[in-house]
Amino acid sequence: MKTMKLSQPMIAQPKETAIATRCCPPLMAGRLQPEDTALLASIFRVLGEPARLQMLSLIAAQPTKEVYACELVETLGISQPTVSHHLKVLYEAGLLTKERRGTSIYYRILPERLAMLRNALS
Amino acid sequence: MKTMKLSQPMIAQPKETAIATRCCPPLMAGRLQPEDTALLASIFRVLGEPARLQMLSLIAAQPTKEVYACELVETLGISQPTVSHHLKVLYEAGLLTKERRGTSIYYRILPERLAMLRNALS
DNA sequence: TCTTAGTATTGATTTGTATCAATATTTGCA
DNA sequence: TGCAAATATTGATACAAATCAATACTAAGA
Repeated sequence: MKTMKLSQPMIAQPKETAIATRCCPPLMAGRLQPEDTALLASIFRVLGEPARLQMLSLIAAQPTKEVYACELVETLGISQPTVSHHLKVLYEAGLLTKERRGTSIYYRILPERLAMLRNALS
Repeated sequence: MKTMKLSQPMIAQPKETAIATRCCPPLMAGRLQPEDTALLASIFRVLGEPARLQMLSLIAAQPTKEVYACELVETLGISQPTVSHHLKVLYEAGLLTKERRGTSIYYRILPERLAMLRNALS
């Protein structure tokens, strides 16, 4: 089974978020096209990792709705390279945005992407 | 990272489907509990496989909303053992129900489980 | 330009899992 | 009971990915 390699983020930053939402017909609406299937599966696989779900919920739990990588290292007890890796995966799946401020990079959840997944599951 | 081993299906068949729906608070509502995280991740990981998404959409595309394994083997061009494996994974994740009729086993989608996932993504 | 904080990459290791051939199991029927 | 159809399991193999130590890169400030 081939894996989607995403060296480029799937969505442009920070403007075009529309594509993050309208993509893939609902799973239950009929038969999926191979392209849609591959895209959907690649995103679900990203969510299929406990550490990444923890990261998302931890971002959502922040009053500011954002974190920078160091916070995750401290809170989750995962090494810095691993956190960096997971953040990259989440970003390339279009689930996070990132923004540099000084030496820190702040990540936020892209709600449109979650909406797309909800739509796919309907 | 430990994997959830589910030798027993997560939900009783065929009556109790309530648990398939009400489980896990929304991802965005705050910080996930470790249990919820593991359960959610295990289900997303199941969906993170193109072949399995194809199966779900193919079931949904049937007028009867059900298939038996042989149909999937013919349609998807995957070997019978592999189809059997994926069906088992989907079943144990609570995404499918199964019902024996003669020598065939018919699989149907459990919509409550999808609803649970949509809720988790909100 | 040197140092430091924050982040990313590389390389190696380990674990997980998709896949199939071969075989076993289960069910219905003659 | 014997056979055939449908499904499940076993064992082996290949590949994807999670993890971390070590190292490199980037930006800000002295």
